[in-house]
Amino acid sequence: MTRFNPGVTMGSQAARTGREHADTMRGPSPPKTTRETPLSSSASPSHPKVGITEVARHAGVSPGTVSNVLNRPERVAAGTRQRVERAIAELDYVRNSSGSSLRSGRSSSVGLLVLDVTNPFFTEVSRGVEDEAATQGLAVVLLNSAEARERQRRNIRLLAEQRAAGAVVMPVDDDLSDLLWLRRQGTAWVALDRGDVGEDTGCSVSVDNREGGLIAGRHLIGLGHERVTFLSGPFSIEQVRLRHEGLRAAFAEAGLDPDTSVRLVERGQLNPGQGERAVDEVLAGGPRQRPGAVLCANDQLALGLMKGLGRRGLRVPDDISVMGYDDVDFADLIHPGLTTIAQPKYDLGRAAMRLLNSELDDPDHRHERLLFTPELIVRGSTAAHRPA
Amino acid sequence: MTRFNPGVTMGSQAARTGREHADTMRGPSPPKTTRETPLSSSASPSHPKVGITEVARHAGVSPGTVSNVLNRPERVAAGTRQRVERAIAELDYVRNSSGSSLRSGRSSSVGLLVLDVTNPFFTEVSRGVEDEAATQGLAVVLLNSAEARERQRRNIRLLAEQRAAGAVVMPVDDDLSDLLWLRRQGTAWVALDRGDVGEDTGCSVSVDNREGGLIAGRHLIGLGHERVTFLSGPFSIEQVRLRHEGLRAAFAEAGLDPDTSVRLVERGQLNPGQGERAVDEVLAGGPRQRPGAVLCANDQLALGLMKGLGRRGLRVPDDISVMGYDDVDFADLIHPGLTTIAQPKYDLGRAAMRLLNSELDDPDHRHERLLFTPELIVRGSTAAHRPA
DNA sequence: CACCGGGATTGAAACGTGTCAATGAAACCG
DNA sequence: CGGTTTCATTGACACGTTTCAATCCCGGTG
Repeated sequence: MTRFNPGVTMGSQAARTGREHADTMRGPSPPKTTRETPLSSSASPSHPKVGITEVARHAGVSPGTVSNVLNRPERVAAGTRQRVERAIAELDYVRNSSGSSLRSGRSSSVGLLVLDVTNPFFTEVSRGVEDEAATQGLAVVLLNSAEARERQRRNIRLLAEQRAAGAVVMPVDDDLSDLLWLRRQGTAWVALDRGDVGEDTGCSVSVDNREGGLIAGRHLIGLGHERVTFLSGPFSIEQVRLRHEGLRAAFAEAGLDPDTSVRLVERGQLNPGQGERAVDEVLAGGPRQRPGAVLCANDQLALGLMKGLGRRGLRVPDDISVMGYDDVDFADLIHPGLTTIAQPKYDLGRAAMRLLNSELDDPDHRHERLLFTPELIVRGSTAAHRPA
Repeated sequence: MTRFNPGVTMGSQAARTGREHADTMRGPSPPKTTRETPLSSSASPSHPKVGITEVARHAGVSPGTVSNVLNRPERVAAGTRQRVERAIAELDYVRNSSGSSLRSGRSSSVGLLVLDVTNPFFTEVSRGVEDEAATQGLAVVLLNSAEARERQRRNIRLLAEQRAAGAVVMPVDDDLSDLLWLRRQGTAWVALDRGDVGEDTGCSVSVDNREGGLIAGRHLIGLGHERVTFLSGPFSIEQVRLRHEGLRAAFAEAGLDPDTSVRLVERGQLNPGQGERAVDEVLAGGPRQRPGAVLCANDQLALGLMKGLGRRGLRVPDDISVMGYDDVDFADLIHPGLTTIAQPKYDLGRAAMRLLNSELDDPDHRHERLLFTPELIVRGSTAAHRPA
């Protein structure tokens, strides 16, 4: 394990990040390091083109039989099957999925179209989807919309071009027209965490977001808070709307006027940076007006907000209570632990994929709507209201 | 926005998560909700099969011309091009990438084979890769190895079957044989954060991990710590080994004996859970033996460790200093802020993809090795040593 | 011995695209 | 005006697979 001459050859135009790391690169380019055989694979030349036909020849059977061994092994006699399998191994044959899906009209991979890969919530969901897809031998390709309509559109296009078997989708907003187009193209999908797709549109799996807002509200009211702020993401996202609605419902239920009790602060995205920047608006109006508690649309927002509050010298939960939503991993790892609303993330993904499978296999499939129930997780970030 | 009858039909065998959420589902299945047209696309029947030939007919040209419009628009006269483009729009033609890559022998998507989607470090890297790939009109499919050799193998297989144009890869361990096989199959790749791939093997982009360990060590030594623990991930991962090595080198440099100054605690994975569970071992030997500072192989580990220390009633940095590695988003968001070693994540991904592009386009490409330099970020989690 | 049935295997025809040599048309030159 | 070059377009074929009707083989039955 020797140290080698660092061959840095990229100009600093490489940097396009938000944060600046451009200067972390080593100085100007030293001459390129070593030379190298062009590209021809070095070790074993590995038979350049082995197709199903080459395998067939080598095993003394017809291409059709090889195809059967690959796809319906039960239909081929044990003897020939073994012969073919040996040929496959010897030639190191690897199936060409382009040919396969060209002929069959559909590929064997499903898309997972996610709102934001950065959010740990989605990574958990994706585990569920992958596990269930593996069951059916389907490959999952993860596509990232980055909360941007245009990127979602590009990804949907990609799925159509690839003739994906299906997709699990978290739509960026209420406009489902691109998704409807995708379905007309013959690619089925299941909506995740978006309960408002009509049942004539497709299956959906979601968690009862209104209920989540409701139990969050009850928790805060139980602690004596009568003045809370909802730190919201974009209202174009259904989940956000419903959580807000549930929160207000909790106050109504307690005989308090939602309009005066819950204030709304809306941000454009659901990430920590937005949460941190929201702190001014949340605290606006001075200590007298300051809310006793903040329910965030998202753990990510909550995390950022807590950071911002710390900067301001405010202590959670002593000076102000903070709640998140999602119960991502780190909610339990920060200090104080984040009180939040848990969603069955893994099961969510798994259920969605299962529904998709049913739609793909079952010829007389009926669209379904699955609704999970959220759960309150109390940790250290919320405490009883202490009147100033 | 009406509320609907929740149609939960999954058995509780759905639950296979670590944490239990099985009981968060609504009670037993009520009868399925509404009925639904079978599957035939409802609204516009959308011409069932439009291919390049159908477009050609509609535009009064030959299929070859349509193909040219799609792939080398400059070679076709403006007039006909417009005619074809209109036909494409009118017929709502969408290209079939199976046919395309079957014919051309190579698909136009690249794989991004990641160690662990859960780790925010990788999600940042992936942004860089995606942005650079978009430049060349390449689609990125994200594949997750979950730090498991077998999953990596499956994913590599998948890339080969799909005749991916290339891949950006973070190998799970030192055994590169599967990757060499992939290259023999004709799929090029660039290794990310793994500097030890021979130059006859492929390009690599990495951050100087030994240097990172070194500056981390200097920082701690500068604070007066002479007894530190390295909370390590699996030593099969090169980055981990080098960071450890660098840390020891810092002590040697300061005239201290690394063997007595730095203790090693090794864990099987690089996630917060492992960090939290490592707390016993880190503190082993009682307060007298307790290290003044811990350098973690990873921010994730550090996060978990801090959590565990908190449980134990120890305060960071008063009782013990903690350092991470990576500078992921949350390092700046938790309290106290995590002192850590920053890597140019976005640029890393971008550089890797750029190298891959060069290998794909440039016929006489020479493998290259890019080495970025890490940077110390001091936050609140480290403080001067206070002798007990 | 002729016939039948059924399982195993074959052969050829698609699937939608990219490529390339060949063709046609138009522009240019002397 | 004939000859040559350039440019735009064409047609047909190949890519690797799946599918399905047709064929073959073999043992059992009347």
